[in-house]
Amino acid sequence: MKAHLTELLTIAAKTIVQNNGSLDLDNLNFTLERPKSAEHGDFATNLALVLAKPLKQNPLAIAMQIIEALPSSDCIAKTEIAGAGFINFFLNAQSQQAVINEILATGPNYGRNNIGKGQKVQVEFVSANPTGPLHVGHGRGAAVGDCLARLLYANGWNVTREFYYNDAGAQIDNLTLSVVARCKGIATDDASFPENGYRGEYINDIATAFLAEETVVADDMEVTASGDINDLESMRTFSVAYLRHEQDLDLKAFQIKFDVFSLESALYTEGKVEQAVEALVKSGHTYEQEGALWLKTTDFGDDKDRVMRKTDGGYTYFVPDVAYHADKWKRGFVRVINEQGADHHSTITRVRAGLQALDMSIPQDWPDYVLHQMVTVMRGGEEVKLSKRAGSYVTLRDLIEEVGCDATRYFLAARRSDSQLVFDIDLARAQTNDNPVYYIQYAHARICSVLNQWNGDKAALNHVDLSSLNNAHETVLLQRLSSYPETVANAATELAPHTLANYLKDLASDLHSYYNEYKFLIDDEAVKLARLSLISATKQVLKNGLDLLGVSAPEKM
RNA sequence: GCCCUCGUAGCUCAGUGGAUAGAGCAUCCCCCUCCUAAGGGGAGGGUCACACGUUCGAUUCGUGUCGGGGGCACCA
Repeated sequence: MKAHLTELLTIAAKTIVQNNGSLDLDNLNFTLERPKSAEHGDFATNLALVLAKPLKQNPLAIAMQIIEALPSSDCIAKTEIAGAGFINFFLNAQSQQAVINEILATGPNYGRNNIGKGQKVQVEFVSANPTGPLHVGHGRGAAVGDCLARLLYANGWNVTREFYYNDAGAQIDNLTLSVVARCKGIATDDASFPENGYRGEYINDIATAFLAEETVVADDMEVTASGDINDLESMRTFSVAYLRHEQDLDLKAFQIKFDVFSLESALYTEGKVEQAVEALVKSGHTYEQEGALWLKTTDFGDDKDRVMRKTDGGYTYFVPDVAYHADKWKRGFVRVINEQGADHHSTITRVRAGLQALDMSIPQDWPDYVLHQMVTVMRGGEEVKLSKRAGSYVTLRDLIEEVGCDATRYFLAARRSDSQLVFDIDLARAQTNDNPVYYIQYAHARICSVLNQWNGDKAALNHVDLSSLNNAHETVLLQRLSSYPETVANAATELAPHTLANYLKDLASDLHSYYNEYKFLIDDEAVKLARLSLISATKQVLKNGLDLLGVSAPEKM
């Protein structure tokens, strides 16, 4: 429909321009949008406003000429000029109602498209260090990342979800030393406890399990503790496996599944870090200074050069990161989206610089990044800072256990990721209309309830006379339903899952208003079937949208 | 000091180069003999942080100032 109207407008614009001398039409950036208010029709264009300047004419006069020159169309019931020179289009009722049949015919596929053309995209998210349970910040990354993955899939991309473990750095040493200290019975507030050690209760659990020579399984690995306090290597591998197992449980509770888990340690053992370093040296973008090896990241927009290999021979953290991303490129991902906390934003320039230095024909702005800001958790009007298990932060699992998976996912994905987020536990727990999750789910459940009470042939709803659907509530609902595919497409191209959450809230609101104003199970058979058909389509779109958020769509509440 | 990001109603947040800047909560007033009131309708509440610029038009874009957060190590 949008393409159809755009074509009509382009034809009209050409006619007008010919009447007014020559003008470059290709650079004309007019928009055709859905107006905020239903009073302004189904679509509105600013074409006349855009043409005003080059044609040196009053926008209103141009708008009249455009309407004059507009080819006739069966879909358009009315056009009007409004405001400063907008042209509003009102579709005829039949064109508006047609979306119902489209939704009922395509079902779960309504809203999907093939923009991605089956190309490979990787979404890397969570990527927590195996040094503790996942906290609420990881939860935000998990909710946003998983929703992005679902959105990209719905847009025709071939999606891989990946989790990267930094299991090889100094933080793992800290973890190991912390467990050693606990095995020896050193208290966390004792002076001899490692200064940068981890102090959560879970360290105790690891120490106890290690001494008991337990076995832990984490996705692809199985490790049995030696129980020997002096066996640092066993302590390290056991601790990492133990915490990866914990994080697996956290992810399971959040109903998130990854396709690939990558280990930083594997980049070393497989020689990929060395390969990357050699390639960088060969590229000529490195130099030795003061006993260290430097990468000239300033060649690629960084504000200072960065050390690659320290004087002690170890690599700085971004080197394996570059090797990792070079590997992603080799694996054929034309697009990679890294979802991470905003506190890591300084890595973006370095990773991209490193990839450019490798001279592998990687685009300058590859990979994409989606950064999320901090989450603060509130309960009873006060900030919650501590968790028993982790000590210094609120764990994801605590949150899920307290407010449920659906509410947690919704709240963490429903905000722009670059805004700081306040997670109100009381609100997320509320089983009232205050809570947007229940508000949306309730709309779905209400429809299910009506359809069940009707108890007719639901499949037949795809072939009913819809001509009675023309009151204000129905018009608004039809417009909302027909804009769902654009919402899905935009949320993916903008990498902004929260826009989908907002859409669903609006759709639920439209449904509740309608529900309150009209009855569906009425004697007039034709009107009844038409209305049931409309709410049935609404139910489908609510379900499709909630699926993309990873939130359930209950039939009863 | 430099860089990134945010600043919109009392609170939590949407939104946009254009039409009267929206929603929920909170406050106040209405609506169940009726398909789930986990709902609906209405009222009040705004210098879109501030200033200057670009534009026919700026809350949106640019520059600067102020404020919150983050980043600026041979830490990760």
